[in-house]
Amino acid sequence: MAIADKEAAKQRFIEFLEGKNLRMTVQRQAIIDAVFATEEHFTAEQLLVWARERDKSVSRATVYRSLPLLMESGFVQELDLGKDNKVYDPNYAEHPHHNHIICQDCDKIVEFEDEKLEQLEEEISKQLGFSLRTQKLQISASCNKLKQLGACKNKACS
Amino acid sequence: MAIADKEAAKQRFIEFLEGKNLRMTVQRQAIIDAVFATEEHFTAEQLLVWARERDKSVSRATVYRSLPLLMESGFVQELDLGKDNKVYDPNYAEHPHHNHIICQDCDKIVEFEDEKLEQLEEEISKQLGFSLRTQKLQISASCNKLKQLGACKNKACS
DNA sequence: CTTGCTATTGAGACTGAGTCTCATTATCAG
DNA sequence: CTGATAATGAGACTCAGTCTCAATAGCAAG
Repeated sequence: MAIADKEAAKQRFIEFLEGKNLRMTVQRQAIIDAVFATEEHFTAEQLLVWARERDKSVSRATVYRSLPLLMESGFVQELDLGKDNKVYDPNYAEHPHHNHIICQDCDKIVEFEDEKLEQLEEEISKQLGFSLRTQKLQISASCNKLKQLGACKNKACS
Repeated sequence: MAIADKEAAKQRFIEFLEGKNLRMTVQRQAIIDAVFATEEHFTAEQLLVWARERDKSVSRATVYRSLPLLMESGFVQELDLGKDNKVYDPNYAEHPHHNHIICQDCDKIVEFEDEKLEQLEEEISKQLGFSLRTQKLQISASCNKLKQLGACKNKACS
């Protein structure tokens, strides 16, 4: 993401806060800067480390308090990998909804989009009386290909 | 599930154990009986309660040790609801792979199967170098319809 | 029925992500 | 500057899930 975009995104986040009578603080600055600086998935704990690199005063509690705000404002999406802890996906409200295939053996995550799939999801949801809120679909699979390449780091793949 | 089926399923589980040089014990009996007696999703903690009703000697550790076995043998499937803790779905290896739509507001879960969807999943997975191991797909949505009916128990739905 | 091998167990200590509390501090409008 | 209140850090706390370890149970072979 270009710097100009980051500034614009940050501005949008500030407006989001203002809309809720919330304040921009140095800690929140550090946290969103950290989020905007990565393209990769991260855990809350990882975000704490990154944010602290920018401002040592950021506490664990503040990170956990900020994540719901970031999700609500669309800058971050929560992923359920079926593993121990939650993983977050920075998506800047730009690069919008992408789905994930997750290797159950080695945690490898591949993102994808598929037009037909989205249509189908929409159709099924409507049929069942739901409305798709967050476009998030996750397929659990095994990365046979990686296994063949010897690229899978998990013992179950060897 | 009819009683005869339960017996057959239990027999299959015993064979599964034997194949791995594992033993059938009274505790494991109590646990699988509890699993076979429900059609609903349950948590590990709930399963502990149910199993203890059948045999007071069942401990939390044994329940947690048995769940991987039940999953591996296909009698139970793990669901990732993005909520606090894991939920399990009894599926007896009979009523095989069904997908889930989960309401993010009220935890309502609706199961469904869809031929086209499965084909598409398979296709996408293959294209990306994965092979679908466990056919499990979960769509996060909001149960607008339930909301309209006033059937949604969550405050966010009212 | 013994013996010995090994799988299994329960109790409870432990871990680690996430939450909560509360006294202190920062922000901002006036 | 001042008052109202949002926000914070530290650390206690919760709670699902894991691990350890000494005791026990299942089973096969004598």
